[in-house]
Amino acid sequence: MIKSWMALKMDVHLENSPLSRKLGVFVALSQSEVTVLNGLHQRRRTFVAGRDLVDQGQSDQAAYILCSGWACSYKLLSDGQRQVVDFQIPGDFLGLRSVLLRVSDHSIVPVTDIEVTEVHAADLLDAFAKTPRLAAAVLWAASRDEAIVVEHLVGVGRRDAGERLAHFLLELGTRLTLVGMGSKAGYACPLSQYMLADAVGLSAVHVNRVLRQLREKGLLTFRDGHVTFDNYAKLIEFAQFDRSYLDEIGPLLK
Amino acid sequence: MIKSWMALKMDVHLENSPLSRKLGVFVALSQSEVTVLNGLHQRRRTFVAGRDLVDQGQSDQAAYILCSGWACSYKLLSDGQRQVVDFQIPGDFLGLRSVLLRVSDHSIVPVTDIEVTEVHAADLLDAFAKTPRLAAAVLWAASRDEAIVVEHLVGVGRRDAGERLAHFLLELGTRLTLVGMGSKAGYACPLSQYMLADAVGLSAVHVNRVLRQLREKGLLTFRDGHVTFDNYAKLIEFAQFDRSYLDEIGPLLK
DNA sequence: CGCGGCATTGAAATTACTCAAGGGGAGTGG
DNA sequence: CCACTCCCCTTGAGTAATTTCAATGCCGCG
Repeated sequence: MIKSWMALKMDVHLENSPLSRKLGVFVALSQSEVTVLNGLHQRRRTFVAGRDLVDQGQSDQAAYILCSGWACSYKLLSDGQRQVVDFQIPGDFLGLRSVLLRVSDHSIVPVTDIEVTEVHAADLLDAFAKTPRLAAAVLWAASRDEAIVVEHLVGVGRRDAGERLAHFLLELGTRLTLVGMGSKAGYACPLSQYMLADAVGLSAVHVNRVLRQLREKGLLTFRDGHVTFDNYAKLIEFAQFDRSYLDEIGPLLK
Repeated sequence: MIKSWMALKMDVHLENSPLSRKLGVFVALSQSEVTVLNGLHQRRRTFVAGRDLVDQGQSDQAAYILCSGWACSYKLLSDGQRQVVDFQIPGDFLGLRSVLLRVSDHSIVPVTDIEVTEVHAADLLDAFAKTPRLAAAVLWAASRDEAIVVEHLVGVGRRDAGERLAHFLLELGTRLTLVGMGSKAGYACPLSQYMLADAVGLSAVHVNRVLRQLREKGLLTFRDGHVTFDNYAKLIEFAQFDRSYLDEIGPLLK
């Protein structure tokens, strides 16, 4: 009897959508909560690489959960410079902040072709009313995203070019590993050196030089759409990488 | 009859705590919600300037609402460098992310002596269950905080020293004006040039030089604990300051 | 074949940092 | 009251990091 119930529960978890998998990390979700959650984002959409999904200043936007591919959140300055705020990988929210603040403070562009599921603001708010624990879970997810941005700020503000690039690529590797798309050996990375430059706040030329230095030091290789960690332990020490801000330490709400 | 009810409602709003004032911006709070909210943070505490409230890595921490004074959230690197993530002014949350992620990814130190009210994680989660709209409101507040960090990242990553400092001081001015502590003329600012340097990712020496340039250009004066906007319009243009990410455009949830 | 995007490298220019020194004010102890 | 210290602000000079400008090669694609 107990066994079959557990099997049922397992099944629920096995057929997890990217969203319930993400939120389940923070809050142990009941079956009914998973059902509400899955009802949230039925509509599946695809977008092609390079064409903006959301533009800075746009309002009344939906949020998305990224199912496959990479996306990029960035802000443009009026003189044409760009700062990449973060890259999103499968399982991440896209544009959650835009929905909550009603006006998007940033733009989002798919780095590769992507698949997403759409979440409407009204549905999300309804779901909060039905199952408050969901709200807590979303708040957790948002906090973790914020922790990533904060660590990014630290890198851009206080790490030199080498440490900064190494740290950034290590972080991406760790996040990808959590969703099964990377390992301590490396990962497939669709970013150009230009995008990388706009993320770490350096010029593309300098990124190129620093990547060469990292390669010559035997730390990592960035080439042909692939990041290879040539010496993971040494790299972590070099970049002073502490992954604790990325750790998903299990449900706080049982 | 109606009149007296409205007077009562007004009273409730007049005796707003910093927390209900903050959250009321995002969600129209009913009287009962305000009551729940005020029950959340009864305990008032004070801390002296310079002694850390929360340390990086610490767990099981309470969150706070800042009632008076300035605080500073920062991260330390192992080589002793510091990056200030943000300064908090009255009405801001302190350490909300620390509570949600259970382990603090940053430290918090009072810049001046401060008064706060304490919010315990468990109480906050209880309150979410009672009044889900509160959860939405807290999520909004967190999103706005994140928008501030994102804009900070843009400044550190892509603005030169002058624009960066100008933008940063303008942002603080706008936030202070929203809580009645500043104007287009300027504001009282308890920050040292060292703290400012750790916020904008420059050396203190360079901050000093750049502040002089801003003064000599007739844009702003930073002196004796006071920021004076010598030419607000010109300064905004110089810094390419767009305040929309700070705007509190009224309740989304009616 | 020509074109555009990306990667690579050199050289010069700029920005920001480090080191060093000195001044002023607030607090403290003699 | 004075000497002393500490913290913060200020300035100069030399150095290091990073950018800009410029040129070249590679590759995929129409």
